[in-house]
Amino acid sequence: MHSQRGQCAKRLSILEAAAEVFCRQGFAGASIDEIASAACVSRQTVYNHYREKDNLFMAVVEDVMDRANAMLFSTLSSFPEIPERLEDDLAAFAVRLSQNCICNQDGKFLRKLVLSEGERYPHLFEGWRQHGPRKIGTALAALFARLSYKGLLQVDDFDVAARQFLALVNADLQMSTLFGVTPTEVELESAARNAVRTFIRAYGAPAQANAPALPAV
Amino acid sequence: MHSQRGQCAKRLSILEAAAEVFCRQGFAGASIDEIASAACVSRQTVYNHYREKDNLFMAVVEDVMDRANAMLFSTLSSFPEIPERLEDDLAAFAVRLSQNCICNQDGKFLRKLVLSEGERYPHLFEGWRQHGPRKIGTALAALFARLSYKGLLQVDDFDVAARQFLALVNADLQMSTLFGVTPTEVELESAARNAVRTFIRAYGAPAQANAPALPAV
DNA sequence: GACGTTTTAGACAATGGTGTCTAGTTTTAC
DNA sequence: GTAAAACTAGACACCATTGTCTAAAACGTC
Repeated sequence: MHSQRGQCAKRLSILEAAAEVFCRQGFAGASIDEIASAACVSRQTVYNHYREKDNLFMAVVEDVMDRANAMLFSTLSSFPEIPERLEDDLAAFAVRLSQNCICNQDGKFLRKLVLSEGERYPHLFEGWRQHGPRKIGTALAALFARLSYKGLLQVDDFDVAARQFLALVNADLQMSTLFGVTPTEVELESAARNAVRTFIRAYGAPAQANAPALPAV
Repeated sequence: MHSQRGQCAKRLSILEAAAEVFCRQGFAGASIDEIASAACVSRQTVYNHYREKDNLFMAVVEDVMDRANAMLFSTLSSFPEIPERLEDDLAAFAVRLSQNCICNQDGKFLRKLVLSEGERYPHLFEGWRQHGPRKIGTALAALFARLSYKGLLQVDDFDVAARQFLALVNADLQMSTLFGVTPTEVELESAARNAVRTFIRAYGAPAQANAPALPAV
């Protein structure tokens, strides 16, 4: 028998290879043989660890989601409690967000697989939605609420603003992210700058009275 | 032999059914048998019209692209030459755009198939990019240039503004479009209104001096 | 070094797909 | 009405894939 949780090297290697092959070929197009040989492992070993293809696929999705979730959490909590120069802070934050959560390998995997296999596995789609976009959305909304309360922004609907912020950041990256090309640092920064500039034009507080240094909430 | 261009009913029926099945199952997951029976046609007929599966797939993509392209053109040229109330005109335009070109069946098909099979058929992806997003982008940029010239907007970078406009319109619809659910009229209108409001806040001309009725350019 | 576990390579049946072929039927055109 | 074209249903060979099984090899641990 196999210790389900003892993440021996083979198990990880299989997960990794499976993610790559599933992402490139889709569920139906990926063959266990290809995954096994990409993982430098015999086919039988794959079947030993994950009873069947469906099972392996679910394990891969779960694994990628866990990683993406941890990354998302750490990125979201990286916004400074007391922003010094709002525009720069937001731009840097946008760069980190796209780099760590959108344009990375896991982000690509989830977008692609959820979209193409979501109809076949509805609960997969639902899980992704709850853990991915939903969580980003509420966290961003909370951030903008905080900034509005401090007088640094003038946002009326926090949820709409959150979605728009994400959409703006993605605006210049969509082509790259769709094709799977990871944009360069320069592209990321330019995209973030464009996005933040428009966002602040629309939602910036009119009086640029540099916040009267409220004590951290 | 078969008249390649004589679009007999069977041919169309096959194209239609194939689009549906390819979209639902992906290329690898779709079987000719399923397509044939969905089209109420024998398998042999499919092979008579389209020599092989690859060929059929290409024909479907081409067909959908042509339709989407025509629809895009007619929608883009529907923006009034002399806008009366910019915000309302832009909102109505955004609704038409999402309704006719993004949230419809063809839009869903293209997004899904290009994303999941784009890596296998690079020229497919390239073609879609040229005919879809690229074309929308340049057309919108031209529109914003025109509006800026008339003093109705204050846009510095037309291309960036075009991408941002599209991104904002999509912001509230992404979940629906990803899942394949066609949003209701109400949702479309609310999404358009949110998008246009933010867009005009960012790019609206400061002096709301109702354009001095320049002769149509 | 011996034992149990894990891994391997390969054979294997079962399944389901593609693409071809044939023989018979329907549709279309003249 | 008749002949050609298009279509159907089914059988078919061929191949790839899934998932099982076995016997041998590698590994780790005591």
